[in-house]
Amino acid sequence: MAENVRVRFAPSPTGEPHIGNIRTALFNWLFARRHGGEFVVRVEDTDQERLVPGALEAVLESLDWLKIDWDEGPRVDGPHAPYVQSQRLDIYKDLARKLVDKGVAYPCYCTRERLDEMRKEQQRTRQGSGYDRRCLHLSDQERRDLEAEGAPSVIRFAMPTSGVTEVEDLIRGHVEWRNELLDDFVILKSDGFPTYHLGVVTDDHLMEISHVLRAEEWLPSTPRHLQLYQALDFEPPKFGHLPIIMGPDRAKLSKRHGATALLDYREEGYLPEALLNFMVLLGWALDDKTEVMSTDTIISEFSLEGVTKSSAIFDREKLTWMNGVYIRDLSAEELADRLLPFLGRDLPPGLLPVDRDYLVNIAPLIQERIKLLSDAAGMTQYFFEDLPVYDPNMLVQRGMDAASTHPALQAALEHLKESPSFGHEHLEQTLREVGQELGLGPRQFFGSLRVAVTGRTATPPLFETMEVLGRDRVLRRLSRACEVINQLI
RNA sequence: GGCGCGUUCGUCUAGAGGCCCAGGACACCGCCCUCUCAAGGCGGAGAUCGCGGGUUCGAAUCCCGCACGCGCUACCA
Repeated sequence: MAENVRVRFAPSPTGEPHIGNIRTALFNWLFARRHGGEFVVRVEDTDQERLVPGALEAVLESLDWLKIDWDEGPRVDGPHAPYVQSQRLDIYKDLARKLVDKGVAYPCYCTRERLDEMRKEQQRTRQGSGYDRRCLHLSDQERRDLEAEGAPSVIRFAMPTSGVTEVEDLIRGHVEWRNELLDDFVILKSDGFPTYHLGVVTDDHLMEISHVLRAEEWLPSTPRHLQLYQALDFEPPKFGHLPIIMGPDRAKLSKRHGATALLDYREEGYLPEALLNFMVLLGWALDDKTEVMSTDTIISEFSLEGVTKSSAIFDREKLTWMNGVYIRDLSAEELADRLLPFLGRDLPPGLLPVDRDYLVNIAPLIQERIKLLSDAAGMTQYFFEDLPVYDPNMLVQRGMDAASTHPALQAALEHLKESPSFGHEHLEQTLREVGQELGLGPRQFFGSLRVAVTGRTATPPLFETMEVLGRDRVLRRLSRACEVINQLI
């Protein structure tokens, strides 16, 4: 497989790209990079009615975010430009005409109404569906009349009515179809645009694509494509049909599954490298235990033999776990930089802007406590607030009351004022001693201090937190806590 | 309805005749660690390998049938 691998990702800009779409792009890209081949992006915008403005940008942005780069396609062009099908209309028309001349395709003037009727009738009588070839049998005279009337027409491909079409699928093995069961599909629409079938075959050939790796939903159309290749005298590429990704309801992933648009994951605080790692695991495994892998490792280990045949259900929980693993692997600086935009978005405006150096100190404290970058704001807010807000009763720990809490906080305050160092180790040593002198258990004493200093009952380790907050903030919060608890007595 | 593909713990998967009365991971439960929360460590529960027939000394792995699921069945991709 070493010679000339050329694969492509052919999105149609009809909506937000979701996990399933991009996963297909990912597999193609991995295959190309693994074999030192080329990865082409081609825009299949042949359905003028379903075009969604901005959809292509979203596709490219998704790829950018995941660092999936392409060698030819939009923005970079290449030897087979243009890479946008709507700019290649003449090519398809020309080929369609050639097929008509050759007698393997023909114009069809059937109206949508008639086609609908035909389908209804087929359903009623429970026949197999498909075009009934009415226009294949038109006489020259009838055809001329229709043309003279200006009747709109499409071009249909005349499928062979006998024999079988077979493919050795790279993932599924041998598959074959009886030609008589396949109908005469449209290759050129009445608006002059090709259908998907003509479009892919033409461009995959012209762009010298060696391997077509696409989702399994395309498997049923493969015999049509193969017949087209044959009629056109093109050598077909190799085919591999990837398993489909499904939602929790076991239906093909689509918009109605909620947050499936790939870029939504960026907004929610997933790291692109984690998402990529997770996506490749939907339908591919390296071995019986390795799951967390760098992109480089994935590239060097990726192979079609490792691709699963059955469809996979997208499990968000595992993705989230994996995101946590990747977050924990970041350096403090990296984490802070990734966190910055999220804090800027999620923190109350009054607390902004966030000081990066301060954040670099905070980051390690929440690193093993967040699973999403978007968890950070809620978990760090008290670092930025002037004074934390909380219910005074929270200061009172089990087995204590307000009267015994006050002297404890007071003692801590006094000692911290004098403390020669504000390093966490020194703080811990000092405060443990203070707690003992007060006859309080660490749970009680530290619990109360935690609330006083952060306003929370669950936070990163107390002394590290104090160190990062700094003496000023800690002292102010403690004295405020003393006032507050005093009012409860 | 027709055609095609698929079927191993809830989920992602390992497994290509004996290593498997099935391994790993997420989630779940328990214990440990511990100033809280996490993270981490250890352990547990969880799959009669869709069902039924074969083939074989031996089958999750090969063959046949069935069931179920999914996909396709558009002048959508």
